[in-house]
Amino acid sequence: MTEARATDPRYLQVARALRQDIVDGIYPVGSQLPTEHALCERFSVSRYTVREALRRLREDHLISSRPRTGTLVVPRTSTSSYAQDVMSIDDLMAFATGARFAIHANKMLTIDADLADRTGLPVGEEWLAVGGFRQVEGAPNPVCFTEYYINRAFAAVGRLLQRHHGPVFPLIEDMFGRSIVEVHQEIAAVLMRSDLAARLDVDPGTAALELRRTYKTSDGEIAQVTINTHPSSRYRHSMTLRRVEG
Amino acid sequence: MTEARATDPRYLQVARALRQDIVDGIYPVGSQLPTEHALCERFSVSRYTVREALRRLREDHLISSRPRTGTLVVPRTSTSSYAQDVMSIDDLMAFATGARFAIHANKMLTIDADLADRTGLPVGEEWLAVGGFRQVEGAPNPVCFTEYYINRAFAAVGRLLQRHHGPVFPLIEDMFGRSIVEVHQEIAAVLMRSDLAARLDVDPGTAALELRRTYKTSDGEIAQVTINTHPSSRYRHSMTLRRVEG
DNA sequence: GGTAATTTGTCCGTATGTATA
DNA sequence: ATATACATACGGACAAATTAC
Repeated sequence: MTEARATDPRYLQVARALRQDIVDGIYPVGSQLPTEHALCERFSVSRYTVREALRRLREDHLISSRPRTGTLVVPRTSTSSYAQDVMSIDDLMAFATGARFAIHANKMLTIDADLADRTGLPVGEEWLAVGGFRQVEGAPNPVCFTEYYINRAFAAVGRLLQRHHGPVFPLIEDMFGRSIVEVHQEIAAVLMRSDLAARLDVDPGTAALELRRTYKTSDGEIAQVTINTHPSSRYRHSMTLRRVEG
Repeated sequence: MTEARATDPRYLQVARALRQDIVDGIYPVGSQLPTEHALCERFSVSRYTVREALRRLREDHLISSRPRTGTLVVPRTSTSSYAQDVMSIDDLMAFATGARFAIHANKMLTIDADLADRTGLPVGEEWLAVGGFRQVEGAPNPVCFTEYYINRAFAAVGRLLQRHHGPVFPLIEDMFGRSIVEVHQEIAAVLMRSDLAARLDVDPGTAALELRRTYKTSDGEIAQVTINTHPSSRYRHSMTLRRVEG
């Protein structure tokens, strides 16, 4: 049960009791809740306490109060309007902060079948490819291997990457004035490639997390594709979704 | 404009004035706001009115109050102004739709050190554990192994799981009237456990994607933890983030 | 290191406003 | 017109715990 801890403030105890009554159908959806005055008497508390309790239930969208008409038990919102969730971009770039990027390769190349499969880009197109290991200050080994594939229209940012910290797409936005409006992310579990295993100092055949992000401009054009390969021992992808008003 | 309509309630006028002072730097980020008592005197209103005003500013994450230490002006989270990203809950539950859940185990258990590590729950607590394989119509093999760990306060939903399709947390919301307001998700790459490998019909030692989701109520209480283990060959985690106005 | 002042959180009783049924 | 019921508002009080002395 939802224990009613005696130590909890009164308004929480009242909120709990009313919540229970609502889910038990004592106050069915669509019905009026008793007036605040009546609830004061029932729980032997002041109007302040009742109103704090009702405020909690309102925040949970269990009830809806309107002046002079009373307080209504409302149906739970349907799944469609159910939830919009926000993820902070911090999560998206968390791994990048404070990490140094040691460039390993930086050249134009043509997408072949293998790369097309890994990046989702069309075979035959020319893209700027930049690869390197991401190093955290003080740590002995790189945290991940990163590949950037940058649309040739924005290839000029390639020269800036050496001195740049953090995510690359703001560079594109600054240099070309094109906004990145959509990021598509795919995460897969793979086995560590043997050539990377050595450089990352893990055993080949261990698990690795492969993150692929595709950055699209408002035109729907793909500006950049990034692939990060993390040894599973050093990385968990983490994010928090919070429900916002709908 | 933020016109101070004389008809507005006093607490809104106070909130507006304080908001203006904060953006004007009169109360810089990191500084203490005057005490509630001081604000009562400044605006010649009661403490009730000041507290209602501060409540509005808190809801906007402009300030943060802590008992006995006062009220602090907090920095606007870079994330909220920078980019907020929307992910539909469809993505979150996409995997579940159309899949049948074959329950394999359903019992109360005590969290031991190993489970604590895997779930993030405290050692020693009792949780309802439900495990099973998720099966898609027509496919020969299960798509993943799913473990639910459900707060004993909500363990009553366990009986409904047999006949239930789709995500579990709406059940909790309906039965107990508690909203899930936050979902934390962690994704890691692991090697397939041998006992699961047989049931999922993949080789042991292949890569697997482990998704852990923690569902929190508005009280900050953890209602449920879900762990999904997907063979890498059958699953990529995919989502799209769209930038919205800050 | 104990003590007093401070500050938010909680709670009460009371009163007025306001628009509806 | 009147009673109703939520919204707003005041003043007073104690609790708990951090902070300063």
